[in-house]
Amino acid sequence: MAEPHELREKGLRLTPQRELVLAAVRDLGHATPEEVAEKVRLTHPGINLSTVYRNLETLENVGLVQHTHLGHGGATYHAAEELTHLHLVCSKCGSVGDAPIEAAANFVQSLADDYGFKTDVSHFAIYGLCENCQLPL
Amino acid sequence: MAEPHELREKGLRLTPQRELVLAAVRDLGHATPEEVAEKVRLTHPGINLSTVYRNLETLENVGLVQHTHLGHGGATYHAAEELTHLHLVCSKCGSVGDAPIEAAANFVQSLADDYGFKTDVSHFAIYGLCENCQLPL
DNA sequence: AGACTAATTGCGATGAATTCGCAGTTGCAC
DNA sequence: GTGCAACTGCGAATTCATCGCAATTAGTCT
Ligand SMILES: [Mn+2]
Ligand SMILES: [Mn+2]
Ligand SMILES: [Zn+2]
Ligand SMILES: [Zn+2]
Repeated sequence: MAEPHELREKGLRLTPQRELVLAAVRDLGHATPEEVAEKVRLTHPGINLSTVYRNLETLENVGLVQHTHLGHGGATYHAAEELTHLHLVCSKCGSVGDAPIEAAANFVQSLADDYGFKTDVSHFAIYGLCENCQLPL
Repeated sequence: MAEPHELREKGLRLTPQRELVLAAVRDLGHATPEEVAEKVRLTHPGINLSTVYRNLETLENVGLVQHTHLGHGGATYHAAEELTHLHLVCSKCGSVGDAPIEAAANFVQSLADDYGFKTDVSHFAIYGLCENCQLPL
């Protein structure tokens, strides 16, 4: 009675590529599909970029990973269990700071109360200037 | 002593294309570069898409327009003077609602106090579910 | 274990969005 | 009016993501 693998539990086939993509997302914290592919290639050099894209989508469909938008370009991926923070992205230096999601609790609540809008604060980054970049030069 | 045109005041050359791009952004409210080009072509059919891109960038550099990210894809442009609202984007139906920027004032203040982060709440949309899409089906 | 079937993969082609290089044109300072 | 740098049109190039398809493979059922 071996425990079923977490991917099997979600109804997904267990392929080395899929496991490696999930492991890479978990290891990397935030990662673009390119970065995930690079990481996976350390142990599985032949993996194709489209396989990475397809697995990220599949893993997102079953709730194991999620994407966010940290910058002007493409998405970055997180392990779902780790997506419990806000991203504070600096428009000048590009740094990505974290803040607990509770920092937005009142804001989220007031959007719900006043506009009936149920906010997902993690999907887009919070954009602005980090502390360093506000300093006079 | 004619008043200098607003574009000249910013140190920009006054070309028909540039004026039309700015006018289109102002007329359209939110617009993608494609949409701006379409609008401009109503009166200036020959305008090239790369000219639109270049002018949007130039106009943004002098502060007359600004871009925001409303969805997973590319940017949309606003006249700068009009960018005084939040965008509430529904992940399900795609609707874009507005909310006054003051709705985020407390949130912005607390990010400044607690993290030294100076937030630009309009650059990314606020993502979530609109009132309609929360209704049970 | 062996066979079957549908899901998954690799790969190259394709598509969409944006940027670039350059030759020709044009705004504007003189 | 002249001259020059800024700007434009145009086609090519980039970048990022998706697609089609034939070959492979995971999981199921004898
Ligand atoms: Mn942006
Ligand atoms: Mn998204
Ligand atoms: Zn910074
Ligand atoms: Zn909706």
